[in-house]
Amino acid sequence: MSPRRSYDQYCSAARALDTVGDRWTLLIVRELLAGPRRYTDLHADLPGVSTDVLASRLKDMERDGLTTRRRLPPPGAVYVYELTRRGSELLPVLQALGAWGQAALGERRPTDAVRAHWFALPLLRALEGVGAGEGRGAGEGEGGLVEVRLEEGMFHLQVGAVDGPVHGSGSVYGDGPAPGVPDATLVLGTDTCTAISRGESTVAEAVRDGRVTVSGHGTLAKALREV
Amino acid sequence: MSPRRSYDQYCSAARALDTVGDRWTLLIVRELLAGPRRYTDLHADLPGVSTDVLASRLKDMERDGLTTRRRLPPPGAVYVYELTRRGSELLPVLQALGAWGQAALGERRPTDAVRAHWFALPLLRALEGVGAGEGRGAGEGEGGLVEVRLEEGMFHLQVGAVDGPVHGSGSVYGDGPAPGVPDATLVLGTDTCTAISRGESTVAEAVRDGRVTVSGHGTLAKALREV
DNA sequence: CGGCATCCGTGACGATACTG
DNA sequence: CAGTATCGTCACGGATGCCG
Repeated sequence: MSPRRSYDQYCSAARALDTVGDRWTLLIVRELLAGPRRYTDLHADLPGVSTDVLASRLKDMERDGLTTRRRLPPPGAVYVYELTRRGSELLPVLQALGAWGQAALGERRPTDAVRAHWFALPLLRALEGVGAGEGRGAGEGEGGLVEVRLEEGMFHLQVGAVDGPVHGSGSVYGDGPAPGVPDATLVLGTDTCTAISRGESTVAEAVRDGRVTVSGHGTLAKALREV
Repeated sequence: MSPRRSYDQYCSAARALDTVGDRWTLLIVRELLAGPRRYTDLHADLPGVSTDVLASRLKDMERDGLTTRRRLPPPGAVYVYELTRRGSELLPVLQALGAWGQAALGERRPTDAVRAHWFALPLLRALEGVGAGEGRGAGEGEGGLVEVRLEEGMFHLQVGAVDGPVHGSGSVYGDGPAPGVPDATLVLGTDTCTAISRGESTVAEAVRDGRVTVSGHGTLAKALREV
């Protein structure tokens, strides 16, 4: 039962909000865009959500076709939640929200939690803007697997996976090293990552300044070096 | 005060949800994208919202810089609410939500309310896809003022006003006839409008079938006739 | 009459404790 | 580890009243 209260409006935006308009739902999607996760991990990366609300949302989301619950093969037969394709198609919604909220991000408040993979969404947006600079029109830009290394940890992105997630589930980014040989590897500091997230700096600028070190042989790595 | 409960996460999407994640807020934005409106009109077009919640949201939104309250010049000196530029920049969020929710729109339920201008958002999306068919790359498509006539009433669209709203406030569509000579006029039935909103039919198809009649001399009108 | 403020019942939410 | 159970609080929806 999504919001037991539907807006009861014949409008696709209102229908979307009937499904994902509840508190925490879109943030759970943000977490699951990083790949399959366990209940406890979700609870740890969503500080403030109570256990019953998280359980309730996960049930609603499964019922609404956004997620599936799956038992990992033994050993360590635990349950993981992962997005369905339908669920991963919420990426543009989170991108639009992130783009709008970027202007209000400001400084980090002492009460604000941070996770390394929360930078994945803004970085993904920043990197998908790289190929769109010149001609090529509706062009794909340069896609590929990108590994990002921060002090706090690393994560990886699947650039250009807008509606064709690559590795199995609907994940377009994930914690930890890239599952394979990355087409590009980015090394940068938290402050630089923050500046890019806030839109104060572009990736190209940061590469030029040496605040981002690019390695790798993919077309995106080359494009980033050839500012 | 927006959701008195902030997510307290240093993430731009979470920040956006701190501001617009409350119940009804984004639907109020959808209404105000049609131009300045009075309290009573908002209440009439948002069936189900209680008076105090609507008043509270409007205060929060003004406080957060999404809307302004303005007194119309006499006679008829009433207060109207209108979007600030910041508020109108939520259009991409509503577009993304609408695009996603379109798959779940389905048939109209007996409990569903409908308003003619709720078709403006999906039609706007459909029309902005017209120019992107062929080359031209990041091209502007064909913009212009479009008047849409349904049985239930007419409304008008400002196609291509993504981040440059044209007439004064941040409205990108509005009730009633176009405020000026439209570059194109579309006449169509509710069922056709519904089919386009649900993504079952494109505008081009509907024009070809004769379910949409196009008049006007703008580039968009020509593009629609030259399927 | 339009534009809210007040009151009240219900349900959603957040924190903590507890269980298979 | 993965939730369920309990409980206090607050947000929401509906109705009604006030005030210009």
